[in-house]
Amino acid sequence: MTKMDRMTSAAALPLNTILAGDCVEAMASLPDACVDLIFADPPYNLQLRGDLRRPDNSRVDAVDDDWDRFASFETYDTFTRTWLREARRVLKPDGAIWVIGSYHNIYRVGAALQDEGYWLLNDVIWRKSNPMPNFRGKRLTNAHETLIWASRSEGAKYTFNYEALKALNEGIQMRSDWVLPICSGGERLKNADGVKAHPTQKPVSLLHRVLVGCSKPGDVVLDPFFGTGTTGAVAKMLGRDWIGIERDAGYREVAEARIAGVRKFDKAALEVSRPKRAEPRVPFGQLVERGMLRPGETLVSSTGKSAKVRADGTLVGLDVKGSIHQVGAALEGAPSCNGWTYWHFVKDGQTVPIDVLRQQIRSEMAEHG
Amino acid sequence: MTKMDRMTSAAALPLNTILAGDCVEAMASLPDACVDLIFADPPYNLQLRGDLRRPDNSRVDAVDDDWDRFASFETYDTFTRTWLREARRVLKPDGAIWVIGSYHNIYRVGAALQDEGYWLLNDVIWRKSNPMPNFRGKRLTNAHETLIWASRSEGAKYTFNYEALKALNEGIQMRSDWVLPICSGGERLKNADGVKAHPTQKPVSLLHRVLVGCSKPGDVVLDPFFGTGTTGAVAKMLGRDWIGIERDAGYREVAEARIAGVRKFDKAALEVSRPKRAEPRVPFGQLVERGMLRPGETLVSSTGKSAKVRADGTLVGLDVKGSIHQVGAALEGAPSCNGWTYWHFVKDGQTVPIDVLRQQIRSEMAEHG
DNA sequence: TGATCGATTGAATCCAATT
DNA sequence: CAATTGGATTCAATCGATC
Repeated sequence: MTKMDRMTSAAALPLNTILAGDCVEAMASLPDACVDLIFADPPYNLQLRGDLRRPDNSRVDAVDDDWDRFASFETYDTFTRTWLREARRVLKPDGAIWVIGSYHNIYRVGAALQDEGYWLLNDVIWRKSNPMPNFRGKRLTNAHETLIWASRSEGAKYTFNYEALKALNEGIQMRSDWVLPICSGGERLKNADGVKAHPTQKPVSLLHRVLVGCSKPGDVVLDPFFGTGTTGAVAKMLGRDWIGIERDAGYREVAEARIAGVRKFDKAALEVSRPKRAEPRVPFGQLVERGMLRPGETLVSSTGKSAKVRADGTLVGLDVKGSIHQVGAALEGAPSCNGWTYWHFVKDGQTVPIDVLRQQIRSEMAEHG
Repeated sequence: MTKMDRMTSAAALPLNTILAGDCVEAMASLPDACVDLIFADPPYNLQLRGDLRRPDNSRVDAVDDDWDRFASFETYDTFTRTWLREARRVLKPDGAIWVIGSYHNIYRVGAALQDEGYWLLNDVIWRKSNPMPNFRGKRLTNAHETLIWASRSEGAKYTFNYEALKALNEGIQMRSDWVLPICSGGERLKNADGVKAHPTQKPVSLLHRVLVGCSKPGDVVLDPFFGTGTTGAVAKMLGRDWIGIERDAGYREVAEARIAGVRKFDKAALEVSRPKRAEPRVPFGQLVERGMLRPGETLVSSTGKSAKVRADGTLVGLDVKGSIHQVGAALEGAPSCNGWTYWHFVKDGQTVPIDVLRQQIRSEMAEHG
């Protein structure tokens, strides 16, 4: 492709605009091989049943929008394969795609990507620092979402800015798990009535990392499920061109206004992408899981008390069960107790505070990022 | 099922042994619905990559390429669906399965699980604290693996020891991302020549968390890809029965020796924190019958509501009569209410939750057997 | 002005025993 | 079987009001 060709075809593209309508039809209006990167946040097909309430009886505002309802897995698969095929057509040969999802849909999406000829490069885990808990205690807290990064084809020369991501990660190679907060506070777009404008707005920090790592200034970034336009906003900040597709007029309106207010290379917005580092909390249970202490092993205190370790990381002493802190406090008749310094294990005839084991884990974590 | 039946069928099971051979054939020798939990670490099908690899310099016929690709994934899918179907047959109706994989195969596995009728409960990220770096700097450090937890069917009453996992995590609800080190050091099994015995040995800590959280002492745990037997070793420690299937004689030998050297934790250590639901139900009427509360006495809530106790153990408030729960819910305009924590009685000028009285009765019941 | 407390909220496949 | 009833269940962050 000559330079002249590229300019001509670029001029024909609806750059930095939001196309109205269904994503497959809108993509069909684009020429072959015109896009460098696609970021897609398709419906998750959550299949929610009744309502859910928090322990305080307040109701959880569920994602029950029409756009997230599919009749069956088969229907969802057809939808997925159709838009993935069209997306692949508009991708340049060395282009790549990111798709985000949860366990409800991501396995359908991942298999479809492979079947359609994409080549998986990594999957990335967005570990939410502040997820919604599991209110009924029936499952694990759903604390992450999954992103799949794939090139158009095997052997494609996809863009990967290794050094930039390493720099973003304080000089350490970027890993496949990203700890980022959910979109809330001032970043969360709200309608005039104060209600959130979109039920599933993605954080700027997430898109920032994707676009810094996998696109270049001047690249064309397509988002076929544009919503309130986080992809467009970040693309503009970073000096990339973007094309959005969104069928809901309300979302389009919010996105237009939002992006109009974005300035290129807004320093304040870039700051969002740096996660805070705090002293990691180490649950006592990890010492048991890792075999540093055995269930049934006896811990002792310097005051002569003792208790036994259980498989779930609780202790059982004389008439008391609970955490290392609770049992220590109970045995001493104290209101509180720091179990880490109170309890000791016996090694080679010597008593050693269990805090030593916690320090071991912490230094491992520090070494390995 | 009578006790005799259960003993007979249990006696017929090859408990705590490793079956030699292909996992589908070996599972076929087991009866229907005989297993409580399955942990599976299937092959990642690395030959799939080789099949798909094409020279980059010359154009490969597109149709030929697509057909070849389809055939390769189809082979893996057939393998996956076959063993998942057989696994589902041997699972008890309320049984569950865990499968671990990487991005190469987990999307095939997850879609197959859904298609075969399993019901996804969570996906879990094993976040490796010490992964192998990406030496060439061409992708992100692949720092995690994915586990899928699914029940045999939608609506199954799967085992989930919520309190035990919460205890393992020092009192905070367990999340879907687990930070654990890879299997190395003394835990890593080695042959006589010092070479690692198995390329992908899973850490004890990972299986510990799965089995503590999703099985009970005495449960039967099946691992159809047993390898060097981490599942069996942890099952034995935790007082669960296990069945392994492995076709490689060398791995079987290593696993046998390893498990023989494992000690079961003592019984007290295996008990985990019990859920409140498991405690005996106490009708509110008993508090009245026993004279702990008198008919006509007034109960109050922290929100300022009040109601009077009646002789039959119901309450009467402003325009409402019924159980402690019903009256509480009605007065608050809430869909439900836990009357035990909502209502308080007044003693010496202090308000005390009526749940204290229930606890008195429960501890009496425990004392007297 | 800073600290503290309470209310609110987020992609959620979220109950179990008894009648 | 369905219908009813008992009663168990939450973490991090933001925002605003109060001290």
